[in-house]
Amino acid sequence: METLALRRLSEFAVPTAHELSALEGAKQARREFRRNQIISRQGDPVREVYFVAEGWVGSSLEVNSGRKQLAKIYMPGDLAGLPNIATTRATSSLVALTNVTVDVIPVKNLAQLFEQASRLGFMLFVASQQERVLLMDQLAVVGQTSAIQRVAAFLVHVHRRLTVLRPEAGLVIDWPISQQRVAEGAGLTAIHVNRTFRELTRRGLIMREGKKIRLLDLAQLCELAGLPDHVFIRNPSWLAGYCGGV
Amino acid sequence: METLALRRLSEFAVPTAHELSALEGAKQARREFRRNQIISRQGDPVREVYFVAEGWVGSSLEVNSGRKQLAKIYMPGDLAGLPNIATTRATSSLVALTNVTVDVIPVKNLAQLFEQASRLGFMLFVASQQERVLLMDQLAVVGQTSAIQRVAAFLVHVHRRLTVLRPEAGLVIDWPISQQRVAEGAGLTAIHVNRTFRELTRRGLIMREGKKIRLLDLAQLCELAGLPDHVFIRNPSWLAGYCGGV
DNA sequence: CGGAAATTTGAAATCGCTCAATGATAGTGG
DNA sequence: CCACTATCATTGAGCGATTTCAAATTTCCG
Repeated sequence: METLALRRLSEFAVPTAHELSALEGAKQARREFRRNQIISRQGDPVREVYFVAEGWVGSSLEVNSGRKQLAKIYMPGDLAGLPNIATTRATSSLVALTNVTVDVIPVKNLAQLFEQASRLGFMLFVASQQERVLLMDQLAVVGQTSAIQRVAAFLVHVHRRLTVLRPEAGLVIDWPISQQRVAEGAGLTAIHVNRTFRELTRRGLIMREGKKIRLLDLAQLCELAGLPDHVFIRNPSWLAGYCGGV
Repeated sequence: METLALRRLSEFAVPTAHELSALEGAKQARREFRRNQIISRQGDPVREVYFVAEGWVGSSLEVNSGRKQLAKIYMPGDLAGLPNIATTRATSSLVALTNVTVDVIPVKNLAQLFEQASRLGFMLFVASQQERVLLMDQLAVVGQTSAIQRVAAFLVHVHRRLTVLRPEAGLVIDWPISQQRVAEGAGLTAIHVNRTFRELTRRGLIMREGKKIRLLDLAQLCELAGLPDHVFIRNPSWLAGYCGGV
């Protein structure tokens, strides 16, 4: 669904035709990955980033104890692997959480993108600040809350992201994420995630239906998660005044 | 020490005179804060970011349980509060960890900065990716490691940051951070941080000397922390080809 | 249908938290 | 200069949330 990706892209400000074509021009090749395949590996030299066209991509860091932290779920329209460009070797691995399609963007095209469409560059800059906000939120959840709050926050977060892509999605989430991966995201063990899911079910907050999860009481889940529901800026006045690239 | 700030700024690529003056032009006013004063508050509308000229600034998120997460320590040369520009209301508070001096940069000047010195804009973009890397590291530490590893990681992190500012700093760190704040950063309680400091001391890894901490065995601390020592890019080839703003 | 991956369950151990109190240090005002 | 106060550091005892280990069961995929 190319349309999903576009919907995400326009979240902050609608890109112009010129900006879209600059983005298209930066793409080098389309690549497909099967669920659980590694797209790029922690420690490898960084040459490219990936525009997610379809599917979910996870960003995962391994610490020397061998345990992994899932730091981010990239969805259609996201630019995956951007943080890696800051270091000589990739700080995180990218893994396909579902079957995915990505467009490869070489790092050097990225710099050109900033020249050719500098307003788009500034939009990417702001989007990166958005990502920092989400990371800080996740850090606060993992660092300061209980297991049940962390799992609730994980569910609420994914639901909110999906709602941006498909406002009509509703309360039933297609859930391709194993409990092991939820554990990696929430800083828990898979076993405890399992017990926590059951507790959420027992409390009547969620219902699991095969590979879907139904959120039975979103308000209470949000309350439990304690995540502020940020209002990301849209068409800010200081961007309107920005005259580059159009 | 204005020089400290400049050293941090030049870490990634040396700014031109034009870029420096554009940055100066973006600054609106200088402000001073005493230790523990709030510079800007979570939930308030966002109008400005802060260039740290001197001292340490903490970025802190409060979750609804009332507990706080210290997400970042800004040091001289850092742009504090940048993530807040992505949302209508500040997602985190900025607090003076020491007495600090900051230069206020209104958000709208920031967009102008991208126009006037677009190479500098791209440098800020890459610096933001660096911040994402550091945040993901912290998340991995908090999510996946034990208390002693987290505190070791905190120490190693601060030491590395200081070494960028003053390569000659050595192994004795001026330590203005209370154990309560370390706890907020590491996702622990202050009491447990205290016990963990004592354990690190017992193992001969650190020594506390009043308001300083001496790292007795940096290699073993790093090993314990398990944090990869990233090599951040310097003067990347794809920036050299970047022709904007000079 | 077979085998691997994911989920579920139980029992025991442990790491870090809570509660409660004491001691040290630094800043403030008289 | 000293008393006063607030903040920060330290210590002990007991508890509880989460982990670990071990194993059974279910689901998924070829």
